Amino acid sequence: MYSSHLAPSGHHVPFAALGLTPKTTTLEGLFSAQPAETFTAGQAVFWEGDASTHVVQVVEGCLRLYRILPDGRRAVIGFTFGGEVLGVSFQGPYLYTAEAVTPVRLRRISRKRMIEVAATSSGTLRQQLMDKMYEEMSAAQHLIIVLGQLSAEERVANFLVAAAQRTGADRRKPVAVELPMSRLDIADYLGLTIETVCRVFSKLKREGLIALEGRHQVILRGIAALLDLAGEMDEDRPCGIRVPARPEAALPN
Amino acid sequence: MYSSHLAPSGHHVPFAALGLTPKTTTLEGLFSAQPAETFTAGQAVFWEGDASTHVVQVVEGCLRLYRILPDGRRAVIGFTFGGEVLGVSFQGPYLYTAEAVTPVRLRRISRKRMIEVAATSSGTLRQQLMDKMYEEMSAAQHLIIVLGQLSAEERVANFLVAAAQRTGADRRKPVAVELPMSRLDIADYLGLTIETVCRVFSKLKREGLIALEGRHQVILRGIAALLDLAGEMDEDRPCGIRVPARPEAALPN
DNA sequence: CGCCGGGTTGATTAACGTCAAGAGGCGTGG
DNA sequence: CCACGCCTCTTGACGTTAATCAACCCGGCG
Repeated sequence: MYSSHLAPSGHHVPFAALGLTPKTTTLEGLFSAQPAETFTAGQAVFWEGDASTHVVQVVEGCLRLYRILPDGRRAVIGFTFGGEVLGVSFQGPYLYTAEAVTPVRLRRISRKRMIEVAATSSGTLRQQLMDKMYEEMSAAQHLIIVLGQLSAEERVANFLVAAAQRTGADRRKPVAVELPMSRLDIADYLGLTIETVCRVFSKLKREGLIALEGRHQVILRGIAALLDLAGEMDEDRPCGIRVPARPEAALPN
Repeated sequence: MYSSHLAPSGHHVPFAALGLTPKTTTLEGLFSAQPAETFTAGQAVFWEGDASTHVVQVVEGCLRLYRILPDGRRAVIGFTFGGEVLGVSFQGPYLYTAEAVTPVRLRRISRKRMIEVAATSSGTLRQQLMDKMYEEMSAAQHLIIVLGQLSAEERVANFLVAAAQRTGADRRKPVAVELPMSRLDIADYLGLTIETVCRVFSKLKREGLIALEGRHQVILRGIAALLDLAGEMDEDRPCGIRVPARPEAALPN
C-alpha cells in the first residue's frame, strides 16, 4: 500500500532496472553511493541552528528530532525510523536537533550536491524531493492538529496508530509495535507529561485495547478501536465537508 | 532585515531592473502577469482535499487556513495576509481549506506552469520556491511548539508578537496591530476556547501590556514585555544549546 | 544484594473548558 | 437619524482535565 512514511526501496526500482534513469538521479541512488555512518544512542546527528549542509537517510535505528525552548522545556518534533529521509525541506539552518534514540546507521549526502544533481538531471529526483517535502509538511500539519485539538487519550491513540501504520502493518489485526523511545520522549512529542502518558497507556491496557510487553513494545489489539479514540484523525483521511462557517456561501449543496 | 513573512515587493526588484532575469522567471513576475480575483468575506478560495492546481498570492485582505475534524472541531492552521504566498509546498491535494476573513484580492498561477518554468528557467524561481517552502515549514514547526508546550497566556502573547512582526513593525515602540479575524478564529488557531482568549486579552489589558481599540485592533505597548510572556519563542531565535540529554555524546565538541 | 534510572500509580492543585448571563458594536429598517 | 435586534465579545461561576508533587515499583548492573 505504500504508506507515506515507508521505506524508499522496492517501488522505485523499476525505473533504474529499465535503465531509464541512471542511479545517481534518484534519491536512493544518491544515498546508496554513500558509506553508512553509525551513531550511538544519545549522540546527535546535527544540531538546531547549524547550517543544513546534509540530507540524511536513516538506514536502521531511530532518531528523535527536538528543539529546546529558552526556559529548558523540550519539544520533540518527531521521530525518524529506518528507511526514512530527513531534512529535505531545509533551505536555511536546521530547525531541530536530531539525536539517536537507539544505535543508528545512516547515510548522508551534501545538500549542495543534491541541488546540483536535481537542477541538471531529468525530473525524477526533483519529483522525489517535492514528494518528501510534501510528506514532511503533511506530518507537521497532522501534529499541529493533534496538539491543538485532541485530548490526552486521543493523542496517545493517534501516536500508537501512527506508529503501527509506519511499520506498514495491516489494520484489523493485532500488531506488535516497537517504541524505542522513552516515555519522556513520547510525552514531549505529544505535549503531555510523562505521568499522563503512563496513565493513558494503563487505561488502554485495562480496556484491553493494548498490551504492554516490556517498556518498548506495545501490542495493539485492533487498530480500528484505537482509530475511534484517535478522533479518527488518521494521517490522511480528510474530512473536507464543504460547510463554510459563514452562511454567505453555505446555502447551496 | 527582510522578515520571513514580508511582502515580496521591493527587495527583489533590483534583479529585474538590471535585466538579469526576465520577469517571468521570478515568482513576482509570474503573479504580476495574472489578473486579480476578488473574494467576499467567508468565501472559500480552495478546499481541503481538492487537487492543488494553483499557487496563490494574496494581494490584499486576510485568509484563514483550516481543517475540519470528523467530529466537527475546526483547526485553524494559519492566516495569510496581503503580500504573502500560499500553498507552495503542496504536491498532493490541499491540506486545508482557505477562506476569506475579509474581502480579499489575490492572484493565482497554475502549479503546472510554475513547475515547468522552474524546470526550464535559471535557478532564481527554484530558489524562491525553496525559500517559500522553508518558510512554510518554519511556521508549521513554530506552531507545533506553541501548541505543544506553551500556556494560554504564552500562546496569545506569541500570537500578538507574531502579528506585529509580520507587519514589519519595529520592536520597543507601541504598535497598532490589525486582527481582522474573530476571537473564535484566534481560539481555533491557538488550540484554546474563545473565552480563554478573551480572558487573556483582558488580563494583558489590565496589566497595561496591550490596549484594545475596537474588536479588530490591538495596541501593543512594548513588544519586549510580550516577548517575555511568549516564553521568548520568537519566530527565529533558536536556543541551540548543545546539551544533549544523554551523557554519552556530551563530552567532545 | 543493593543501588539507580526509568516507569507506574495515587493525591492534590492549577489551568483551562463549559455553561450561563450580560455588554457592546454594527447593520438594518423605520 | 435613531431604535431595534442580532451577533460577537466579555465576564463570572463552576466542572473537568491534565499537571504537579510524591511515593513506590521494577529491571538492569555494579
